[in-house]
Amino acid sequence: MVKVILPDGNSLEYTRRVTPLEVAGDIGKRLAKATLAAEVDGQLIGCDTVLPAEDEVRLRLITDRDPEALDLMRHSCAHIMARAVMRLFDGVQLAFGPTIENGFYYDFLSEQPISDEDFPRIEAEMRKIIKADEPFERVVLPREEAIALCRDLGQTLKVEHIEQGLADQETVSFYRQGEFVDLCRGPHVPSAGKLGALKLLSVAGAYWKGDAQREQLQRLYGTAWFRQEELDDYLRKVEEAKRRDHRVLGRQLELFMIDPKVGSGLVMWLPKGATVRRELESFIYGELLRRGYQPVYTPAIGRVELYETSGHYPYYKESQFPPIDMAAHWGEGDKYLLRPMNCPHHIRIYQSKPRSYRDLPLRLAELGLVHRYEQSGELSGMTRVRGFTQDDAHIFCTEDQVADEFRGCLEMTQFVLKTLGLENYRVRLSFGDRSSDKYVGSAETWDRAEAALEQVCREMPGLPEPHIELGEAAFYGPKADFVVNDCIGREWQLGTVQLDYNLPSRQRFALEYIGPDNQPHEPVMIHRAPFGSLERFVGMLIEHFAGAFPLWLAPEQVRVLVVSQKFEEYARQVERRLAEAGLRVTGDYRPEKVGAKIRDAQMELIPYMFVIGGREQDTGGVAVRDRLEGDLGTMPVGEALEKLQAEIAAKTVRKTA
RNA sequence: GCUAGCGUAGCUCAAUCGGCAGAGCAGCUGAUUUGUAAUCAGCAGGUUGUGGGUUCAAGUCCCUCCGCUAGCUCCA
Repeated sequence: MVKVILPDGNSLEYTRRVTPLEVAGDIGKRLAKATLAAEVDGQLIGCDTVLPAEDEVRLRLITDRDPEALDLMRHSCAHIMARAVMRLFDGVQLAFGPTIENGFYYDFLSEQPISDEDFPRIEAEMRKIIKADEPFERVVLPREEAIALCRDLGQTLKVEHIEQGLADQETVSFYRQGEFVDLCRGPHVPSAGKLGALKLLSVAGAYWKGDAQREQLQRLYGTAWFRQEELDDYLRKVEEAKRRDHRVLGRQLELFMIDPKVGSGLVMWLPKGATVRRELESFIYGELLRRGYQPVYTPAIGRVELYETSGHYPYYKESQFPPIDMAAHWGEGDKYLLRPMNCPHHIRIYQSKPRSYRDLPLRLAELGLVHRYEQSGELSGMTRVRGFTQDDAHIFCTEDQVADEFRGCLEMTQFVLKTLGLENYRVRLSFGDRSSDKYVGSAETWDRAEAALEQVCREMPGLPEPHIELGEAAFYGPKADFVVNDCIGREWQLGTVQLDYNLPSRQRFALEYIGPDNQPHEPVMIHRAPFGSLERFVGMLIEHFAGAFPLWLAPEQVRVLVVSQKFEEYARQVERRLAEAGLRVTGDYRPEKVGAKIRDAQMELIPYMFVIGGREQDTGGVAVRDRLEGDLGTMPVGEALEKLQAEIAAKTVRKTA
């Protein structure tokens, strides 16, 4: 006797062992049709898997309205895609085919290259399979038989996986779909006909088991949704992301450029982008001064010896520009490194004189230009570059001060993000793994620091609940990262606060301060950067605002334009008045139609247009046009000016289209 | 770095089987003097990323290098 208890409290009783599908059938035909899988004791199982032999079973039937269902269905899509590929290409070996956010992929080892030109016929084959609606059958085999089966099928990658990856399992499950058999934990939807609207998206390279030394596989990406509207929606969102691409907008709006002749990954800020940056810089300097930081300037290169002491050389040699060897060129002289980070310079400032506990915390800040030689395939617009500017600071403090300083860093980052309207973010605390020996510093120090960091985060008003990732810390100390969601939901890792027990240590720079006991002590160092890097941050901002910056950041804030050149003299007076008030203003006095001038200003995403014609000239006013709201009507110049100044002072962020 | 794809005017793109490199926008010149998202006309703009090869003939086919894109690997 088995009692099957449903989430709504109802139950059914059976004298035999049943499958979820049978249960669903007993409740109603429609439900049976909609049921894709089931959850028993928190575990997902397939529709045709018999329920466990227990007196009472809590069963939840899963239909396409449940969140788990999408994942399940996408995984089945991956199988169907693999089946289609096996039919169309010879000698294909299967690797893995998991689901991912928004879709699925499958990795293939194939002598024949698969390209996106093959997508139509793969999709057609998939449609054929879906139409045939054959069931997914679960087959469980003992290990040895499973290995033999994969060997027979010529699937040596799968053989390897069973032998190594699944070494501890006595039985291994397979799913059969017509002629297609694949090693898989499951579950799957009951049959191919249950798959929703899908589309293959791209083909890319990947490595077997993620190891660059192993076989290179071909990865086919696809997306799948239960309903066509959802697929269309998703594709629209992808298009939207493309429309906001900072590389495209950066060129259109003349914000920045990257010139292969100057070098890959080296960003040049054009006048308009430089204006955005300058505004951000002055904002950040204001905050630094308000919060007791002391800005410094240090050079972008340093002697190799400096980095030998810091441990950055030769440890990170592959990701650095190689040393400049003066001796090799001139017969004498030192070797210099383009600095990959600012800390050593700041440390030497700290060490330039004896420090007392009364000097601490010492907060040295700098917008420091650093260079790292990222792999060519990694470069991307402003977000992954070879030269970038960190809004960096290093805090030297006593252990007792760590919590307060850490709190101050979080507050500042929080404030900066809020000011820019980036309210949707999470905080990731990366802690050490005590069982590993890669970390410097004592376990007690780490315990204390991590407990303090966590407590500070939790006590911080307005800060989202941090989530802790063990073993993700840098070897030199735990850290907190801010992962920001932009307005279309993409994640960006930006600001970071990191504790450092390594550089101050005796093995490195041997930092000291004289304590109240008149004895030397080792300070703790905190690295922090609310933006991360100006390049990445502005790249993200471009996409977040789709190029339409808030007024205080806009490269051009007002465009004065005349209805006819007859009004040029008056308009130039207005323009001069705005410029003298500190606004970034330009005038459009071309003999074009108003519509054309408005269109141009609109395309350049200029926040305000002041239109001037006879009416305005006669009344001493301007017709204000808002980039988003359109015509706001005519008002006196003074009033319009005050309105804009208020918006700038408040750093208002308005919702963008 | 790896795999795949791509590289034509400042930008977006066209050029059939290998057969005279072309358009729109932007730019310049002229006309137009305009009331809230594109006035008209003309002109100019190119060693088809680089270097080599095949061919009577190469934007097109082959090789090299450079760069870009997607993904992988990486990100102190």
